[in-house]
Amino acid sequence: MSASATANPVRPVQEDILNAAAHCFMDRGYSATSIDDVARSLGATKGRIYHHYRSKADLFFDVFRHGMQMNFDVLVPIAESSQPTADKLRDMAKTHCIAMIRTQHFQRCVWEGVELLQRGATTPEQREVLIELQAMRDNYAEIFRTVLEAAKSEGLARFDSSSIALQLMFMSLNSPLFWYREREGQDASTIDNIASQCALFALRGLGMKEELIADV
Amino acid sequence: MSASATANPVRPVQEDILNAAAHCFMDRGYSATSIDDVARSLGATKGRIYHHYRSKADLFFDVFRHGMQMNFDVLVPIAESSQPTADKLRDMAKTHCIAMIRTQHFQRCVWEGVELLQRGATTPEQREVLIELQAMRDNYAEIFRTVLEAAKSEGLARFDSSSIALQLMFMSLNSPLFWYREREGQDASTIDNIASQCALFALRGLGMKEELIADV
DNA sequence: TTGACAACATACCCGGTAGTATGTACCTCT
DNA sequence: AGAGGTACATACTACCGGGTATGTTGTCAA
Repeated sequence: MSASATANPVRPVQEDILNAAAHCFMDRGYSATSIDDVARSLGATKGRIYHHYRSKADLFFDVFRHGMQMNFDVLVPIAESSQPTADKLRDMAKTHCIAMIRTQHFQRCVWEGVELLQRGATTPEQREVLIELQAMRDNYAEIFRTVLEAAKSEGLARFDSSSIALQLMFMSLNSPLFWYREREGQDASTIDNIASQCALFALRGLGMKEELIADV
Repeated sequence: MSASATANPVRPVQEDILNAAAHCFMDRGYSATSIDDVARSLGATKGRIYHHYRSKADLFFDVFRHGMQMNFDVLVPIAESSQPTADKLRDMAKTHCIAMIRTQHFQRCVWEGVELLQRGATTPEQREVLIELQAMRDNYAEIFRTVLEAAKSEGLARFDSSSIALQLMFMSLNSPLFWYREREGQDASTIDNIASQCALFALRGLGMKEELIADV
């Protein structure tokens, strides 16, 4: 109440813009998407977007941040739980994969954002934002790396380079981003089934024994 | 000799353009890459490129085709060999992965090309080209699918959906496209080592038994 | 040597897009 | 009720980039 005026209606508007932007960016890619595209999919005009975001890049970065935040929200509780390592890793893998499917449009932006980071950035102002986003993504991967190396030291998994193992695991769990499409008859169990196959593949790939991943 | 005039010097020029284009498209993505970018990296101007290609899309398509052709060239001999299924699949997986690393810039274009196909295409003329390229890519995947299903029916591999298994395998083997970078002290053995780890991960993920993939 | 053509470079056009400047309706607080 | 601010829409500018039209140079064949 005593906070900034009109604090209540602001958030849903931002959410709408973020959702529309995420969909457009997923459909056409960052540089092929125009602000007018996003506005049109909102039934609005540029003014609406530029009232809330200073630039196309800022909008994209916020989609990135939003997507990553959603990942943290579902993963951290599992990572901080006191399960055995094998159970924890299994749980994290499948949960991550389900999140990829459920928030596909945001996660595709995260993916493309990582590529944009590797390429040349834009203004120095945005550099700082990029560094922050990069750190966010790194921290997320670090959660998995910790559990991965715990699993390895406990003899639960077998791999050579943990960096490569981490990349391979993410590629497997993220793979629905690139071939999954929403259809009509798809309910929660359909998504669950896909995530199970991906997680099973990833955990097998990491060299985990069958009895540890049987019911993923 | 009696073929089209100046058949000899034409090819190197095209190769140069394709190489430069592949590098630019990898570095900045298709739509963020301008023809001037490609020309500049050649030390030339637009005229040179538009003399050989009618449009930016045509150039990109040719990079795609070139990349796929290189894949066929190395894979088909293995696929047509009379090895046992396990050996053949192992060999194909690693060979494919090495090809991804060696011709990374072309393969990144193939990857982005697949995404462009899924999105809206451009002119109807280019539609036909796209269909041809799509078929090329599908045929390539089909080679793997055949061996994959043979492996499954022989009890060498375990997976549910063969389509998903195929996707997951490709994601693993293609993963160096997104994190591998050329450095100084990298020789053939370095690449071979990376490809081994990726192939091992993929074959494990497909549920192959350890004794079949020990020396990948 | 000269015409024809290949292989470019140069100069230009024009549509699309990021970003801005301005107008306007509505809402809130005093 | 009126002043100020929010939340947009409208109208405009500036520039970039795809594509084209035209000029220039070398080469080869007759």
